Amino acid sequence: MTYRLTEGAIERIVKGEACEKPNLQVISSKKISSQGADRYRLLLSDGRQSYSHAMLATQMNELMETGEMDDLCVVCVLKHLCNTIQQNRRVLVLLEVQVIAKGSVVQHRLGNPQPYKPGETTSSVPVPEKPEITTNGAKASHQPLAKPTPSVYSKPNVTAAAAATGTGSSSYSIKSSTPTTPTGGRVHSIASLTPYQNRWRIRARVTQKSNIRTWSNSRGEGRLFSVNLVDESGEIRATGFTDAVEKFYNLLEVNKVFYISRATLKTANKQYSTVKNDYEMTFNNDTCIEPCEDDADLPTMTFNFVKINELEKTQPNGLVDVIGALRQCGDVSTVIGKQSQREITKREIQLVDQSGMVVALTLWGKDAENFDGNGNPVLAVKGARVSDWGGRSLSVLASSQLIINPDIREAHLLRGWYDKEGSNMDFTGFKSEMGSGASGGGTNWKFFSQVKSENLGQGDKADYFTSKGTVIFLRKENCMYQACPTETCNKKVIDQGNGMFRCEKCNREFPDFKWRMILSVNLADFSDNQWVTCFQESAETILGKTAAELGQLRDSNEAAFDQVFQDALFKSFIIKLRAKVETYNDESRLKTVCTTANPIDWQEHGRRLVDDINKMSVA
DNA sequence: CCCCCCCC
Repeated sequence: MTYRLTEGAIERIVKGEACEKPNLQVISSKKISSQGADRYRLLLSDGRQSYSHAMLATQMNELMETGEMDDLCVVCVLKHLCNTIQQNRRVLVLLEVQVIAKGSVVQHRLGNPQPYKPGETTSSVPVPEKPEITTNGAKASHQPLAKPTPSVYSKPNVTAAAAATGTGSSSYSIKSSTPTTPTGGRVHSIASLTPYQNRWRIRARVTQKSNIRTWSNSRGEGRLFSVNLVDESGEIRATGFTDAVEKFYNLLEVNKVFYISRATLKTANKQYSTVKNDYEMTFNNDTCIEPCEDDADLPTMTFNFVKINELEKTQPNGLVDVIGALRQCGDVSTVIGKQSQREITKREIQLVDQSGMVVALTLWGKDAENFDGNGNPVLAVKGARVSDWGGRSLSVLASSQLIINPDIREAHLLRGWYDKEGSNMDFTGFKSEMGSGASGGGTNWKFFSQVKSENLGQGDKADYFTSKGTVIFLRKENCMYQACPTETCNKKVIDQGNGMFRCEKCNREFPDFKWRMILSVNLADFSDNQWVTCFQESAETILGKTAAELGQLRDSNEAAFDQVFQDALFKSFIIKLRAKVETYNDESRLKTVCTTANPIDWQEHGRRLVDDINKMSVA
């Protein structure tokens, strides 16, 4: 059996000429992972020429994964597109293919294909390890102009429209025609943008603009900001880095409308935004942004609200848009940030909606201080962070948009509902799962065997649980250190040898220090044992001595110091633990930290055991 | 190229 390839197809496609359903051979493929998404780069042949700047659209990945498409297979390319990436490099994307013959059947390279060298770029651009199309984060899950219709978008100028007519959000289908602007250029809809388009221009309203932030990490440092852009077809998030901050930050005013062209498109990471678009825009050196005065027809704001009872289905740590009536407003309090060690103000409030459920929402900083809950306002939050604390709870981030009593349909409905019946209703809260920490009363008891069997600490978030443990081993080496005497700073100091101790964090020298403890303890119960790290207070409880006393003994009486550790052995405690996998130098290990250690109240412990036994008995 | 957003 012979297989016919469409000789010359590669050259025609790359030159942008028509080429209907060519037959090509996949000589080899390479899996490339980018941003968690797999893509396949292909070396294609038409029998005469081969081409390595080729990708399989991700919706076709299954063909590779099932082995349907294998090396040396012959495919008929039903749909393809070809894009210029950077200067002259053309990337061929196979959008739809049909396998004509599997490579395992074909078994050899057809013809004698020579690498195709486009005339314009003969100065052989080196083939990159990773084609640029993936550094764009390109994810060819859609053909250009064929994105699915978004389910619901707020009506253009939803504020006025909803209030005046009482009509609600309505579905918008994406216009495939592209209107022409007075200045002549075609205007594309936001929903039609993909990384595969070279030339486009949108007309969009800025609905949200971040502050300028700086970042610094191993990949570099710089400044950035982002905006949300909206037109009648949809929305997209755009980010400007360093140079683009200077160029565009002041220009892009919230609520104003702009023509934007020649920005980079890449796959959006949904984890960080509720903007309803598979792609995200990055302003680059080429990007052109011009103000547009005629803006009447563009929407002002879009939400994709999740009902409170649906929060359970959302991913913890993700972002959501929510709207609810204020049920309860807590007072402002302060907490010390674990990382920053800075004092932060917070306020916890409760939101309810027609679903009959209540959820806690935490406000921070100025949002917390300035919040006024009088009259039980309706609150809409775009981009609230979901936490699994207490089943589900929410947090307003700096990047979130909090709108009190927004003039939109959902808010008016909530207002009417709350005043009529919501204010007198009982609401259901989220049930904190038995495994995931607990705000809702009950202690989350675990045996040490369950740390492994239930993979505690293996998730994105730490697991909090309580155990009864008996000390079976203590590491007394390096269990204490000389720390900065400043109250809030516990950083290790450097002995200057002249009676002074230097704290790098405070950038100061002190004539004294305080003792701090980091004690590794192996605790056991009937089921297993567990190494845990105890800091100051819990270490002092377990050893029955203060850090200061112990530091004194360490330097004056080694035998007495050792005896403290001997005496602590085989004592039992009720300990609260926080388990989380942490990665150092590419090595992940479970870190289990004791947050509090308490001596056992044997009466209470006995009662609990009796309860547990009773629960085991079969009726 | 960010994506940290705090506490129980």
